[in-house]
Amino acid sequence: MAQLQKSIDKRTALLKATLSLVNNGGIQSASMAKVAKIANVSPATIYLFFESKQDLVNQLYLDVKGSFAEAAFSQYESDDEVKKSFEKIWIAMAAFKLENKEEASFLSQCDNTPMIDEETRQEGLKYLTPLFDLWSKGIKEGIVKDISPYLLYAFSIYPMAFLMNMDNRALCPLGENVINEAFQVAWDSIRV
Amino acid sequence: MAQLQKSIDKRTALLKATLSLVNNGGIQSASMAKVAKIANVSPATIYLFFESKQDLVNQLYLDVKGSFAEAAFSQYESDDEVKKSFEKIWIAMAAFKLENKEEASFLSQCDNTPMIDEETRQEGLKYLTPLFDLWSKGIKEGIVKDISPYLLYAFSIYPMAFLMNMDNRALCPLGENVINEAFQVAWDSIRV
DNA sequence: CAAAAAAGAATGAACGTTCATTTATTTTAA
DNA sequence: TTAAAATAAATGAACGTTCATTCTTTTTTG
Repeated sequence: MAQLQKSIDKRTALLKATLSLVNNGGIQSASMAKVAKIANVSPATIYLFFESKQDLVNQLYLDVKGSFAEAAFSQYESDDEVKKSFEKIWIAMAAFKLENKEEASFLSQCDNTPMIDEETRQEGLKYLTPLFDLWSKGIKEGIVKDISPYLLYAFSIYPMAFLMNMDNRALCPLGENVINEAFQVAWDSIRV
Repeated sequence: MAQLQKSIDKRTALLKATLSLVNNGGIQSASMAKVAKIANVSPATIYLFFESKQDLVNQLYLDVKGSFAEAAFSQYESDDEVKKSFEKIWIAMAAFKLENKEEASFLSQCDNTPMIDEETRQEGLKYLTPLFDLWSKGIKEGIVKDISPYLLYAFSIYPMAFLMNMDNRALCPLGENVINEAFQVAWDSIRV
């Protein structure tokens, strides 16, 4: 039982080490040797938990995407209006990204590089189903533009990645007011 | 003279080889040996043109960003209305990305990974000055939202990267109608 | 024929991964 | 309950490759 916990801790430490290394120098700087050293473990031990470096990165992706989605939809209540629901989700996503900068930056690296398997990527997309359903509902009600969900995502959610990037580089600090402005822009882009 | 041309050709071949490799497997799969082989050149020859791999990637970034900007602003005429100018630029950007998929995908990898020097990144940003100036003008005229240019960029330009990514993966093919829908969304997001 | 350009071979370092052992824990037997 | 046996967990060293870069030699050119 304590043994199981120790295993979980070790896996967590390995994922955390990988996250940090990828963020600070890209996938190329996250070598198995460095990951092991940071997690205080032998390189060989990594292979007790992950079958390859690719598997390690894939699992990290699903892990992070999972906790992102959990945060995003934690406040979701199905009897809210569509706009209110969207606002709750959007703000929760922004909050997660601001509070978990490493996770956020890792996810945007994953979205734009070949570092994640296409299969794993698809798996990660499923986490966002509630949002797609909400948009469907909004379209039926005539308050969301009747266009592809990819367009809706591209213009209302994806921009967060850019803003977080600018925030990290201190080029556009994201205070509460900017976040609210940004939400307004997001909503204006998809509302009919 | 023919000598100079041969040098230029070789440099171009090296940049092109790097572009292709980075796109097909990320920066980690663009080794100097592979780049040399594809460009039909010895590894050592690369160092006659670029002082390091980092320099090679930086120069490629500026090169590609430069031709992107050139395409983006080629139709720009300063006596158009703000909305018309924005539309011309937006459509030209989209066209460039659709016609030069490798270049487009490379640029979005660069924007979200630490593979480019911060200094070089800043340099690349300068290419977009005409767009920032246009937004300034639009804000003064009261037809563009009076918010940070980073927000304007995030919601009206940055989404293209996502759409191109979806197009490349055949998840959301970008025909002319989708492009026009997308422009409408972009404009709705930033117009007052 | 001299000088510049390019080539290929060679460099040590670092890569992902595996291996033979050692260390720690659990089970068995007395 | 304890000592021995068996199993599981974890290790550091080492594998063959590949890395970015440099060095020496050959080829090309004016």
